[in-house]
Amino acid sequence: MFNDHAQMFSSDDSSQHQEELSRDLLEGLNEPQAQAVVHGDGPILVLAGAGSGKTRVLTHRVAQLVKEHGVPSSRILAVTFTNKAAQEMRERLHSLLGTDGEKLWITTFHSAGLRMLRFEAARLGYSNQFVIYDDQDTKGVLKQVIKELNINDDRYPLDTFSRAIDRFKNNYIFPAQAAKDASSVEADLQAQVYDRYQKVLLEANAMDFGDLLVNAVRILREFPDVLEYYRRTLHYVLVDEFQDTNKVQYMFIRLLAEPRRNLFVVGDDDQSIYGFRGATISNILEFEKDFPNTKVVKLEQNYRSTGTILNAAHAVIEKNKSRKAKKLWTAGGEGDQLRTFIGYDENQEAEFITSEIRKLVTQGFKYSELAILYRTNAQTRALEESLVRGKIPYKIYGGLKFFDRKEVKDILGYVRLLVNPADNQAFQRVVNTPPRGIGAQALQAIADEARATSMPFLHASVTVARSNKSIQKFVELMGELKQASQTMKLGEFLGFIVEKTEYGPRLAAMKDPTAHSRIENLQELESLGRTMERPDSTTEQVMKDLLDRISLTSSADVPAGETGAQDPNQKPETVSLMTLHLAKGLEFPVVFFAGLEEGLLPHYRSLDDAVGLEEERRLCYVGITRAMKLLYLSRAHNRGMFAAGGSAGSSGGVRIVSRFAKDIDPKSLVAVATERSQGATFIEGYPKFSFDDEDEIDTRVEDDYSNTWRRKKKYPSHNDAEPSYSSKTNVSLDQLRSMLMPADSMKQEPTTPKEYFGKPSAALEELVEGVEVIHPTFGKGRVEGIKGSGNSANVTIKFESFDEPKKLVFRFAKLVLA
DNA sequence: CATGGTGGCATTTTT
DNA sequence: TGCCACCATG
Repeated sequence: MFNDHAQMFSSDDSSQHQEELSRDLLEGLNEPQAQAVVHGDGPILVLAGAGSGKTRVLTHRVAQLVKEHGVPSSRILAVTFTNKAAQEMRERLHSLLGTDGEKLWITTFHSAGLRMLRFEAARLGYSNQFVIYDDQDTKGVLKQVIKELNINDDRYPLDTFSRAIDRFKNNYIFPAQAAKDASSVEADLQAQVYDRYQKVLLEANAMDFGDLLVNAVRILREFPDVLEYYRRTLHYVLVDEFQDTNKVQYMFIRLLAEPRRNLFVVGDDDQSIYGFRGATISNILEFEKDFPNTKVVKLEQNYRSTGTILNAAHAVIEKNKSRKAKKLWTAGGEGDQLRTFIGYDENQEAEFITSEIRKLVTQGFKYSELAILYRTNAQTRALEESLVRGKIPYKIYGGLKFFDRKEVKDILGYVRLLVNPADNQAFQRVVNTPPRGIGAQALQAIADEARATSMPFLHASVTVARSNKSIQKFVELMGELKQASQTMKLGEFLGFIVEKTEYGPRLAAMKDPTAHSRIENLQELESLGRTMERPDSTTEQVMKDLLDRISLTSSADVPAGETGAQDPNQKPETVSLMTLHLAKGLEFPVVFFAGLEEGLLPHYRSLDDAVGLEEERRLCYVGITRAMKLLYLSRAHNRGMFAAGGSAGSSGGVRIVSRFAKDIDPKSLVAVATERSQGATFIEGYPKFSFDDEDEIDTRVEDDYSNTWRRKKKYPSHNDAEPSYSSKTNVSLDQLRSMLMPADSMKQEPTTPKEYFGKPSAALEELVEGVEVIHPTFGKGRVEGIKGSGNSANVTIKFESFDEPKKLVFRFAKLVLA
C-alpha cells in the first residue's frame, strides 16, 4: 500500500469501499449513482451532497469508460485538488482496473500545469528547468520590488500586494490589463508591482503557484499546436470538487474538453469554501449555461451520517440564498443527540475534548476514528497542550510542513541554487547561512553588480569575490558543491552539503535545545534523498524531481508532525486535528467541532460581507457533515488575547455562540459535563461560571478539568512532553518517502544502510589513530587524529572514496566502528 | 561591517 | 508563539 495514512482516513464513502472489488461496476450503486456512471458522451454535472458516494461515482465512471467503452486509459484525465485525493483515486482505480488503468492521468491542477510547462515553458521565455517559488520566495521578491518602486509599506503592506497578484492570476489577468483596469491609486500601484514582480520572476527563471496555471492556460491559448496535441490525447476529462475551481482552472479544463465536450464534473455547491482563493461558485451554478444539454444528476442519499447529524447540517445550510435546493437523506437511523459543551476558556474546552476522547477510547473507539476540527490554525495550541498532557496520540494536518522548517529549507536552498543558478531567492537565503561574514553591504555590492551586468546574483558574486574574501570563500564552496553533485548520489550529497557548509557542525555546537531535533530533521532529509536515488537518473535530475515534489506537496497530504513511532509499519493510532478546510472530503466516526463562536465561525473578517458569511456557513456545514456517528459541538466563554475576534469581533473577550449553531434544533442537543456553567444552554445566552468563588477552585482539584481553572498555570512545553507524543519533531521517513515518490516507483525497497543504523555510535575514546569507522554518508574510513574535546571535538578521517582526509565534528558525525 | 541578543507586534481559511 | 526591526558589541 502506498502509504498508511491513507488508511487513517476513510474518505468520502469508504464505508462502501469493500464492495468495490465486485465484478459488476454497477452493483451496489443507487439509481442516480448508476446514471452518472453509465452516462455516455457529453457534459454531465453531478451534484453530490456530502457523503453521497461521489468518489465512488467518479472512480466507477472511469472504470466504466475503460472496461465497457474500451477507452484507452491514456485518453482520460482526472483532476483533483490534493495529491492525497489523487493518490486515493489512483488506488481505487487500481483495484477496479488492475494494470488496465496504468496510463490514466490522475493529477491535481497544479501538477498538470507543471507537467505541461516542463515541456513547453521555453515558448514563454522561461527555461524548461524553471523553479517554483513558494510563498516565502514570493514575499521575498515582493519586498524587493516594493523597495525598488519606493512604495510606502506602512500605507500599503506587502500582504495586500501578494493578495492582489493572487487575485489577478486566479482570474487570468495580466499586468497590462491590471494597469488598464486600475481606477485607484492603490490598484495602480498593484498593477505596477505585479508587472515588476513578473519580470523579476522571469529573470530568476521562476514561477509561483499561480503561474503554474496561468502559464499552462497561456500555452494552450497561444500555441494551437500544443492545444491540438492535448486535445488529440485527452478525450475524457473529469473534475472532482468542481465547486472549488477558480477561473483559470475552469479555463484550463474547458480548453481541453471543448471540442469533444466529454466533461464530467462532480461537486457540491454547499461545500464551496475556497472563495478566498478565487473559487467561484458560479462555475457550478452556471455550468449548464456554458455547456448546453448538460445532464444533471443529484446524489442526495447520504451513506455517512446519522439522521440527527444530517438534520443539523440541513438546518444550517438551508439559510443560504445562493444554492441549489437539495436535501440529504439517509436510510439509516436517527442516532445519538449532538453533544455540547461550553468551556470557561479555550483550555477548558480542550480539556473537555481530551477527557471525552479518553472515555470514547475505553468504550472501544480507536484514536484514528476521532477528529478535532476547527476554523483557525491558532486553535491548535490549547488543543495540543491538552492532548500532550493527556498522553493522547495525535497528528496535526496543516500548519508547519516538514519542508517548511528552516533547516530543511536552508539546505534545500543550496540544492535549488545548484539546479538553477538564476534562483536569486535561493542565493539570498544561503549566501550567509550559516553566517560567513557576508552582510548587507556585501549583498548590496552583489546586487549592484548583478543589475549592472544583467546577471544572476550567483554569477555577479564571482566578480565581487575578487575584492571580498568572504564572498570568495562562498563562491569556492558553491564550486565544490557543484563538483560533488556530479559524482555523489543524492543522499550522500545532501549529507555533504550539511557538512561542507558547516551547517550541521554549527547546529551541533549550539546550546539551543531545538538544535538536536533540527539535526535529526537534516538526517531525515538525507535519508529521504537516499530513497529517491534511481540508478538510471543523474543526481541533478533527482534533485529536480525532489524540488518539484516538494513544491506540490500540500498540507493536506501529510501531517505537520509525527508521533514518533519507532516502527514506521506499526504506527500508533492517532487522533486527527485539522482545519475545516482540510477536512473537506474526509469522514470520521466521531467529530469534535471546536470553537463554535461568533468571531471564529463565522470568522470576524467575514462578518460585514454577505458573500463571506455564506461561505462561513458552508464551512460550518462541511464540519458537521464530516461526522458519521457522534458529533460534539463545543465553544468557550473566553478566548486568549490573539484568538481571532478577541477585540475586533465581539466585545471584551467574552464570546457568544455561533449564529450557525443557533439554527440547529435545540431538541437534538444534549449538554455534556456542564456542571461548571449554569444558566445557559449551548445555543443561547451567557453561562455563569461558578469559579468566581475563590474557595470553590480549590475544592475541585479532583475534577478532570480543574487544572485549567487557574489561568496562570504553566503547561509543560513540547520539550518536556514524552517524545512519543510530541508532534513537533520528525516526520517519519516512511511518510516522506511515500509522499515524494512517484506512484510507479513505490515498490522500491528503501535502501537503509543496515551496517550503519544497526550499531550504536562510536564513543570519542574509541576513535584513536588507525581505527576503521563508517560514516553514514562518506562511507568507510580510517581515523587520522582527534582534536579538542566534548561538543567541539574534531575527528580527521581519511575516507576510502575521498582523496583528501575530512575533518568532522565528532558529535555530529555519528560514526560507527567498522 | 557583521553578528547576536532583545523587545515589540501581529495572527483566516491554502493549491 | 514566532517573526522582524533595532541596537549594542566585537
